[in-house]
Amino acid sequence: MPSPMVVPEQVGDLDAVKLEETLMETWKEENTFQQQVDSRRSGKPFIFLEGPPTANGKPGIHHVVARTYKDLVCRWKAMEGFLVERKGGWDTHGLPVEIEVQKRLNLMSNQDIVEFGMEAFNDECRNSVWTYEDAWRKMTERMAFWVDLDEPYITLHDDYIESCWWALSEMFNKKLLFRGYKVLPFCPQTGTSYSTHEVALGYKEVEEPSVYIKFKLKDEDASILAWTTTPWTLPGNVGLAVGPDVDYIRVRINSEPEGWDGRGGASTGEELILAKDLFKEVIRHHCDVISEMKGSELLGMSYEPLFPDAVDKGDSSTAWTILEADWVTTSDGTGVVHTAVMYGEDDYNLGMEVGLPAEHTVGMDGNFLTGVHPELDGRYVKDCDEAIIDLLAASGQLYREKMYVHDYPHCWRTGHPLLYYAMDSWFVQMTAVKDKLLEFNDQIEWAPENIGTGRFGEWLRNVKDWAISRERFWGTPLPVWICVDCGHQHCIGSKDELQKMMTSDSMMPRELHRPYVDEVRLNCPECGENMQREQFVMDCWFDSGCASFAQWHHPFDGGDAFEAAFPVDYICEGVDQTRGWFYTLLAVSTTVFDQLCYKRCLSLGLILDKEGKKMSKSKGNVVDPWDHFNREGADASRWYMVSAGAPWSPLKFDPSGVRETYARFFLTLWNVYRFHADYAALDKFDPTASKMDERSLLDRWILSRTNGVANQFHELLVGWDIHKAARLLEDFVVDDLSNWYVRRSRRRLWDENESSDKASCQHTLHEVLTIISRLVAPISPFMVDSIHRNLHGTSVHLADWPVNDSGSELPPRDMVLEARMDLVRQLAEMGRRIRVEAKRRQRLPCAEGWVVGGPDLTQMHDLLAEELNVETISIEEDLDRFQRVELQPNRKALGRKARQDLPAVLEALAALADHEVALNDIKSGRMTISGYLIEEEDVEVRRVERPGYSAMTIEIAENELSTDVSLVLDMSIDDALLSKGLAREIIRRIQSQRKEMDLDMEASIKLEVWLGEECPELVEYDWAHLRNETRASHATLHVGEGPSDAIFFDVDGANISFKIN
RNA sequence: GGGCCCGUGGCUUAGCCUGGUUAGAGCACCCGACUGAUAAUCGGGAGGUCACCGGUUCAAAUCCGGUCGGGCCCA
Repeated sequence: MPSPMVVPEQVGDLDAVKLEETLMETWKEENTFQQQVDSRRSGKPFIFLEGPPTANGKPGIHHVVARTYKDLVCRWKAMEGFLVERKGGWDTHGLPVEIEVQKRLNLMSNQDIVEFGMEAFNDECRNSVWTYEDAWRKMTERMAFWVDLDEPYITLHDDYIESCWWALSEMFNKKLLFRGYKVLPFCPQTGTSYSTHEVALGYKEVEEPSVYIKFKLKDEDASILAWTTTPWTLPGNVGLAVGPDVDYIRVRINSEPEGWDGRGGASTGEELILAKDLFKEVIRHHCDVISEMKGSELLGMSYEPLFPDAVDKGDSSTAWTILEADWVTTSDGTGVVHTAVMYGEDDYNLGMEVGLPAEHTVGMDGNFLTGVHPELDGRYVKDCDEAIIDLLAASGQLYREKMYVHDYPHCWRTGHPLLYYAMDSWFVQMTAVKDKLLEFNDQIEWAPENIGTGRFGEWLRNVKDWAISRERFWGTPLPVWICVDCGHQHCIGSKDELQKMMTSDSMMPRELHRPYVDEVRLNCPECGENMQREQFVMDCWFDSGCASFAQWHHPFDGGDAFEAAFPVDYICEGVDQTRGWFYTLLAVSTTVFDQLCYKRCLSLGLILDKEGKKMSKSKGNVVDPWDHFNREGADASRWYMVSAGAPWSPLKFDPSGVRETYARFFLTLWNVYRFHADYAALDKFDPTASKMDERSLLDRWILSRTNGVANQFHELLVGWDIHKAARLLEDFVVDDLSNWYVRRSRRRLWDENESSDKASCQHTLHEVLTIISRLVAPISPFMVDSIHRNLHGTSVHLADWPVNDSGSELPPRDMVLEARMDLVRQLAEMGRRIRVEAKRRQRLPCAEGWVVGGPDLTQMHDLLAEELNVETISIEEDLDRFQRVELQPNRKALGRKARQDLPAVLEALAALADHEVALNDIKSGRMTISGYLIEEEDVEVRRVERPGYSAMTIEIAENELSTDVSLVLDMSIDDALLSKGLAREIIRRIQSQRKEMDLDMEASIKLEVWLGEECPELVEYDWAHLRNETRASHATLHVGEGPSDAIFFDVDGANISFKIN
């Protein structure tokens, strides 16, 4: 790790917010982001594609989460040496933008917009898109998402639109684009169709007439019964759908019913067909069942049209026949579904499948078309329910009418019921490339995997043709022109082409938006007549689906930028984008390039509030990211979000979790750093000059652990287990580095003289902090940059990733040492527990301790002795001096052997009187229980301390075998120990007094101590130690009671007092 | 209605793929210790029908089926 000589500066208390804000300035001045990109120019590219947000909404915490995952992968890859360019993007078209403007300007209908002026309206839309751009910029900068917002791609730019046009023309040329119908909820009053989101706004419970209609079969003396809640669709009826496996019955009316409500009825002898399960609910007459049949037996039968003049049969062979549909159920109705092709989605799909005539009986104004029926022509459909029922009753085709209560969607603006209506629409024939989509999907690395196989794969297996046109104003105009004379269709793929084909009296549009583009006419290449544009805009998902190439203005501009950046390596968005952006990217790349679009996709879970509820403005549970940016900082916010759970799990955002992350991880790391930096500054530590002989065991241990953690961290990132990586590193910093290494090393740096040991500690901290800084940097980029700059003089974001194939960046690994240190730490914990159980004060030393069993820890005995306040630690080999043997059953082994007899065997084992003898029997193969030979592998041997000893035993794994290690402490007390303990008690009190007096760490004091009569003797050696520890330049020791202004306390009943000057 | 994900002490979670000691941790709480060691640390305590029901098995938090609840996407 070569670096110029940099002497760290002293650092003060942590003020995370100030630190981050200062660094933001530094990054801006240095242009650190650009430096990071530029420094990797020679590297292999790693392509990231930013999913463009819409700036007409305020950024929320969920955007911060998504941007954190985008950012951390990019930063990590850049540190690994890849060239990672990050172009920002803005999504600027679409219905939400229009609705926002419509609400503001109170424009209720498409007609209102036209009257307001399309040009003015689109200007409003264009402006509204940037309402929150500044908020987005500020958030992006504050959270340290490094992305180029100065040259972003913007979907409303002509260049971007031109690329979209090109893509669509490619599809057109491949004959993948066609005009058809799409059934949508439609409001005739406003002239608008609605998205599901808008439909959800307007559900109302209504009571409406529903009718059972008799459809007279042509070749049978019987009628088939169907049911509908929308009588106005009946003139459009062209088919009846039955379930092929549903049971139907044919019944004959044999007598009148007892009572009858409303119109309709049937005469004796009439025969009716309907689903068997619904017979009782529907039929009011007394009947004889004539026969039963499956739906499949009814298929193909013809029936008389209800309104013979309403629809022209054309060349359809299936009109007015019985058809098969697997979605027919017997949950309500008659098990026979009336099918009006233009007024229901299922109806339309079925109609296209079997070739029913697709003809409207209703106009866009919601009124019946002329020629449907003299009584209905020109009337608003919802006003015709009564008239239609009367007509059917009069012709004997009505069986029953019944009022029906249900939730039905209404226009959220006008309150009128929406009509499901087949709208003119342009489609991309995705069904033609389904196999390709599935093939490419298999090549994408999904995180989590189940998105690819599950949600996304499922969607692709059921792929439908993509309706890409919208009858709207603000969007990429559909570049399809149709000849007014011969009907020839042409799709424009560039501005040049537009210019070449336009009529001499047309002007090049000032921008590629409505209304300018609408005015352009083309010369028809077939007949020479004028061509007119189809007045649609495109689905805004088409825009963003083109992002991978349109961001470079491919194929018109950008040179090799596109070729080098396709397919992209990494995209990352919320799971709600599965059928959105994830799909449209693949849909476009498959149809245009016959390639996949992205190689890796991280699909993020939803952000919920801490109760697991969705965050929404109305619930008031939305978390404002700035609350945390301004309190715990962006580092802690980012780290919390990443470590709280797997990226793809829903994140319950708990504000106190951010606090906890700050206190536990960042504050700890800061204090470790401060500990190093302060002494390094004091000692003018030079990391380039080695003044140490050999690293201590403790140093080699933490370096080895650092190596292990770094490698593991890296592997976890590779496997997308980012949360596990973060937790690993956090635990390492808190437990290993701070609570063990630094705690055990404090005294080493207190030494004011130059020493090899001190140098070794400083070099070690320098190295470990460097590696940690670099590992943390992608996830939380601020504090570690401050650390890295102070240690090296350079930004951590320009540094190399510490883990690489050669492993050269990392200190050596020593597994044996790690295992032993781990054991020592366990022994230290055991020792503290032993003391608590034996009620022995921590400050009263023990004369001796023994380690029994396990590996040779001689080198660490001093460390352990200091930790446990024990005079000497030694090895004892005679286990039996402290312990006895106890056998525990190995259920896994015994279960395999004894199976159902296991309980009996366990009972017998538990009842063994002498485990020592039993163990010997087992070893020599002489132990049989219930006929099963008990072998060594069937039991686990435990060593339990004999009563009367203060000892504990743990089991450790060594060389794949388990062995027991015990710690035993000598609990006896003598004068020497009492003196030492007393000294420690006094030192502790004086130190805390010094702290209270806010004395400088180096300040000397004058000290007077009075020991009461009952006090144990304080020997000179311990007194000297006391003076030294408390920095007492002058000290006097008295026997007796101290003056009233001294500080008094007592130890085991002895009075002690002291005074500091 | 279909698809996918989730359900473990008050909260956040590990473990589940590959069944086997007393379900492990952190926060919060209580008791104690320790501290020139930071908003720290250590020991102990209390707190769990592992959503529910059934199945497989000698043995289920773990595997299978179902139910309920939550969430998302699509109808």
